[in-house]
Amino acid sequence: MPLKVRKNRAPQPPDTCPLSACMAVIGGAWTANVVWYLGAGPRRFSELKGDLAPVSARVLTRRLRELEDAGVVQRHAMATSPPSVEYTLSELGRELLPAIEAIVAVGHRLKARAAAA
Amino acid sequence: MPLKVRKNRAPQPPDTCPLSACMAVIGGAWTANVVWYLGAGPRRFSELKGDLAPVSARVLTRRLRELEDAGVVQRHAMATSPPSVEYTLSELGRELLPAIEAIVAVGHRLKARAAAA
DNA sequence: CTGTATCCAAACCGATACTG
DNA sequence: CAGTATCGGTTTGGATACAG
Repeated sequence: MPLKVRKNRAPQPPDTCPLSACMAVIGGAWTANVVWYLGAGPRRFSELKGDLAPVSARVLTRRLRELEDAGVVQRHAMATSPPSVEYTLSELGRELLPAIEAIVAVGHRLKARAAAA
Repeated sequence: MPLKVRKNRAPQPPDTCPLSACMAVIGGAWTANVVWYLGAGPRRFSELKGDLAPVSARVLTRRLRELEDAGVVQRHAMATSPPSVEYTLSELGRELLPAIEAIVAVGHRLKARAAAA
């Protein structure tokens, strides 16, 4: 084994600027939607899974863990039977909401233009 | 050839909601940054390439084409020698700026928290 | 200068099966 | 219910070389 060299070490870009920092957090598949749904209030795992329709458990779990690591969501496991886990936005997470809403707002414009084209 | 079946037909998620519609536009690598830099005014290809430091020409071209297709940037080729091409935000593109700025704003908060952790 | 073509490694994500 | 493990296909994006 000749000690595999990593030539593409920079998967995502200007990691230090605030713009990219935030995009790194909300950029993954479904991530922005997760935050959006959590913005309406606490939500259980299976509820989120239902909200996001065809998302796989694997990806949803991954996204929630990432958001947790970023400090924007909090995970509360309840020792019930069957077990249930509730996710909520942290204070920091709620600061994402204005951005998400701004994105939704332009989204409408973009969709309108895409429909026209 | 047994007629290749596509089992993973949904690379990205809820394609119809405004949130995902917008994320699809600004979600690619560097894309948000491109819009950000164009927000300051018209910019030539090589200028953008310099702004975005280590981006490859291949990706930058791709992003600009996508943004053009989405109707958010306009491309103006000048028949000079050597040739130069100027990119500007369209009216629709400028509507992205509030969202970008909101993202930048949270980005600062996220960075602060990441630095603390 | 402004790209395009090709190649390739890495990341991403869905499907499925399985666990506590 | 709330995940985890593994697999495999897709997509992404960098490097490099080349073109108008």
